[in-house]
Amino acid sequence: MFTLDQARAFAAVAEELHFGRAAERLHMTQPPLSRQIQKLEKSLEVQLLVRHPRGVELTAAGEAFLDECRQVLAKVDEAPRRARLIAEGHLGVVRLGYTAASAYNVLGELLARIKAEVPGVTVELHEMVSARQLEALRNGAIDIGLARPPFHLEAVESAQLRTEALVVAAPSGHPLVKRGGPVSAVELQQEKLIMHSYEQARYFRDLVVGLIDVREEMISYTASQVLTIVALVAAGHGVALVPESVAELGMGGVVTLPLEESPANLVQLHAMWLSTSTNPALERIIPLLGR
Amino acid sequence: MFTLDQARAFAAVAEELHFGRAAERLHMTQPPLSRQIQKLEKSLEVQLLVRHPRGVELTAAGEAFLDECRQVLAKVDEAPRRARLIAEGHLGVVRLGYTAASAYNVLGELLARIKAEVPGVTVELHEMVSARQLEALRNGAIDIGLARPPFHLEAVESAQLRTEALVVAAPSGHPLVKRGGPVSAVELQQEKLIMHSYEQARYFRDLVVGLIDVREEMISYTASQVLTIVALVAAGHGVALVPESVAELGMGGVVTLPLEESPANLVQLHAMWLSTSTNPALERIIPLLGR
DNA sequence: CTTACGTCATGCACGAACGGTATCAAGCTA
DNA sequence: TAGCTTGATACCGTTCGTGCATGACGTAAG
Repeated sequence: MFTLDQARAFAAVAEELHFGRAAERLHMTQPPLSRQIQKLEKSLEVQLLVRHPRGVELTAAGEAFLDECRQVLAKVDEAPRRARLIAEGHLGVVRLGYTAASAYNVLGELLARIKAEVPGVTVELHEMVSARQLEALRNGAIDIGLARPPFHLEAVESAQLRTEALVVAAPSGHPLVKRGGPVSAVELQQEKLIMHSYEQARYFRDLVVGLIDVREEMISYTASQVLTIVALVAAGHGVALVPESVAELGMGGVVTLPLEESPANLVQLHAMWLSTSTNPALERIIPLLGR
Repeated sequence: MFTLDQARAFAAVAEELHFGRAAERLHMTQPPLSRQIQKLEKSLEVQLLVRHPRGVELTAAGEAFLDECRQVLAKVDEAPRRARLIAEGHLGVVRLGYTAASAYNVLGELLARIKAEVPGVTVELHEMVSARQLEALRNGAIDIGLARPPFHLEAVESAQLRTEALVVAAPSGHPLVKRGGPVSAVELQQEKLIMHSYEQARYFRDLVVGLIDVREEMISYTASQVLTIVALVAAGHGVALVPESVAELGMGGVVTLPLEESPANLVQLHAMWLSTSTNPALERIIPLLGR
């Protein structure tokens, strides 16, 4: 086996083809350099260079070994730099969980900001509902999640990314659309309703139930994904209450109308992460969350 | 900058996640190991692992650095082995020059034998006429050549690979072919002759001139490549004198007939190389030339 | 709460290895 | 043949890595 110093010494000699000049380049004197090369050749049991009265010449093995040395030395030079970049969060991977529906409008902007501010950080995208994000956060499968409250977990920190109102989504030809203007909760009592699933979309369901009096016979279908719900509205199966950002999706055949009873900040989207995280890249991402 | 010992030490600790066991694996005691890791972290200015009361844990930078260490160590382990193989000629490149025509029948067999005996040696093929092979040998562009004598160069060693007779190549429908049997030099006086070029195929031209009396008006065309000459014969432009191994090429439309005046060992093919060569792979090839 | 154990860090002393200076041997050049 | 240039060798001082003994700290058991 050989040492990196020997590799550097050999590379210098092989490039200068002259012990004296190589020693100068290495900031040392010629005799110890000669000894290092001898020791290297002895440990390899291979003659790397032939000494001539006028400088030295590489053997075939020496040529190949020089190549290997350069590769190793290049790697050794870069490794500390890489390690530093990773430690400072300028380089690395952040695994991000997001909910299909609500993240559509903030995710793109967030990714663009990360790309611009810390281009060395790769974001791994993992689509999952809020509950599964908490689970993934807990067992270390993701570093950060874009989800909706509540977050019942130790050491979870979060930042509110966006608030919006719930609006009424109705098919283009619907009477409420023709009439136009805000809709009241009472008016919806007459409508067929596409409802959020109790298990998979608990957050939205609770919001809807808090705003209007949902009777069992009003519900035409139940779905968990906002996109599915909007598609069912477009197909004429009823109306639904969805975040107003759904309008930005530009789904054909669906129109959104304000709901009188919904506060503007009813639906919340948070970023959440573990304060105990040891991923330095995450530290770089968190400051980019606020606006 | 760090040392290979530090890299090995870190790899052991990172894999064992325990200083004591890592030290044992490294055949050393724990205190100096701890110090080496500290020194490593200090030189990198990066914390690679976090010490817990029950063993240690890798940081993100530590994970990445472990990966780099493994790559470097693997390369460092293999480099000496490679160097040894190259020095012994079991691994390497031999640049081989060959003449297009005459090498066709020995080249394949030679390459097969090399592949079988020293599979680590790659043969680079360079097609060139004998004169250019000598030149290439002299300036180090090839290591060995398959050529025809004479070799006017210092320090050239050679081995005869094959001898053969010159034969008459004639178009299938030619009267000599219909008659069959050996042809005499006198008979050829009546024929149109495809002749070897004076500059590019001096060896063959001299042989032909030594066997038959070539008059200027007999020559229909002049060419340097045996393949070209045979093609001209096939096209009915005349007859030619070519090595008998041309028959093995199986060119359509051409028949070869013995020439009475040609000794069986008239045409010689040699392998030639510099005795001053420093290519160990060449030393492995040379013993394979005989037979 | 205290004690015992296990973990990694530190202090100290020894020895191997590295680098520097002085010098040598060999080969080419004038 | 004398002088220069090349790499190799001899000797010595210093550095650095290693092992032993011990310390600091946190956890687990009594």
